[in-house]
Amino acid sequence: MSASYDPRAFPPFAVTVDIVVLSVVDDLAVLTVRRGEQPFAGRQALPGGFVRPQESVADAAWRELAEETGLGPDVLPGVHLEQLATFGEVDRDPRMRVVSVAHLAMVPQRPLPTAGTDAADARWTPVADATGLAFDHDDILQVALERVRAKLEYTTLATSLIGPDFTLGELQAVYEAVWGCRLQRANFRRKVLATPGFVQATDRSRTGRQGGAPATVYVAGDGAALTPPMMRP
Amino acid sequence: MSASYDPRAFPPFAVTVDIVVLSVVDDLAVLTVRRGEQPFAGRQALPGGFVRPQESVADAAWRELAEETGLGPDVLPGVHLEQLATFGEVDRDPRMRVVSVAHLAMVPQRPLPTAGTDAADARWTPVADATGLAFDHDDILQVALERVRAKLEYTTLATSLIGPDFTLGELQAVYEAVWGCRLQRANFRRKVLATPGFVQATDRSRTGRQGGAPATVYVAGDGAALTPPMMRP
DNA sequence: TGAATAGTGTCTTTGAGACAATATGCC
DNA sequence: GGCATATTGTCTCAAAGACACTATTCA
Repeated sequence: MSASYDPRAFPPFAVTVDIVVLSVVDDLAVLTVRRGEQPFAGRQALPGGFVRPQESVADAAWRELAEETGLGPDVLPGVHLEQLATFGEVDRDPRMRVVSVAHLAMVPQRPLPTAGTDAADARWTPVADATGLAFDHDDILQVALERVRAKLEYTTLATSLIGPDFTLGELQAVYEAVWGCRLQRANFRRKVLATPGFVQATDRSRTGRQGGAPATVYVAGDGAALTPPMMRP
Repeated sequence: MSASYDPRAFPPFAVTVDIVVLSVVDDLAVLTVRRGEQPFAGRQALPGGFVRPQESVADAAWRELAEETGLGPDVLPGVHLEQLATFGEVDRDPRMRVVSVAHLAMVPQRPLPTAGTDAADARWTPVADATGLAFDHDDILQVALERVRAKLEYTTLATSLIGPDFTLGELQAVYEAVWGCRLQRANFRRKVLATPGFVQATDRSRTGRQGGAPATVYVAGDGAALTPPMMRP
């Protein structure tokens, strides 16, 4: 630490949180909001906001997630939210010095934008189309995508992108949407079912959109790790 | 983003970088500095300091690393430095609101503390003894240790903890020091040598401290990934 | 000579990749 | 019936785990 510690000696940094909220229905999609003011007015941006003086960075991320997604307190506790990385380039915001702590959230469904709330101008953008975002949010999104792709390899977090219940075919579709490649059914099933705590079978079955045999319905298990990992092809 | 963006509307956050500098000679050790002032005067702490207004967070980490380790510009470019996580609890510093971006550095040797510089009161502490650090630095260290243990599984970064050249026995000792367990020699050799770009053999050999056959000397290769990973037992 | 280390070989087991075969549903 | 999906089985191959054996150096 420096010898001087007078708060006034240090010009103010603003600290913000930005959140990459991901979900899968058909494609992998990210929640974006339309900016109404300069700079980058009219452009899409990641949801985020300032950390308040009496609020931890983690609390700020949860608050912004609740405000921007419109998710209620019933489903929020089951949402996965983790810190991603901090972006601290000097000129990343043209107005002042802003350091942003980026977060990654994985939600099990796509909540509908709710009129009259902050989420009113939020929308889901397929990640393939999410370019030209405001500030350095393109960079943040790329870091988030690499993180989630890697995490599906060694954790059971794919279950947090769908749900609350799902078939193994739907779970495989999540992997294929995130990784952008096809997987072999039989090997995927073998790996998932052999991993303790990944999924838990129910006594229900379900038939998909285009027919086919009814598939067993599963819910997420209580396991978190996937050892050995399931590697991307 | 909030509707108001007046810098004066936001109480000042201080932004710091703290660095977990790790190295291995016999044990895994972390560089700590003794605090001379309140709070936590006399306690050991991680090296760190304020991010300057015209300096990116990454630049601040490199500057602090250079100042605190005394490493010269000849070896610094070869040092591994990466962002670890950001610690933003409200009361982590009793004096004012400080958000710290923690970093992880892996240096190939233990540079000697240099009198007359910031590094004068720096010292290497075996990680097993590094408890009771100032602020939330115990937590930061634990996150760093888990990160480096995981990274040895799927990257070739172990070579950045020794060097510039080494035998396979010494490389194995790095893994054993970081993971805290013994590995089987034959299997370790097979994995390292089968991984493209992990190590590169030289035409030299070297004999260890307690005799034994002379071992081939290697240098780090140009590969970064280790696929499939080498799993901890 | 004995202890310690380096290097090589091999047997076994685990798990992933690829693919086939059968069953069950919707249209 | 035709198509799509689910479920199970099997063969093969790559890689890790465990362990044995030999060679070389220092004390």
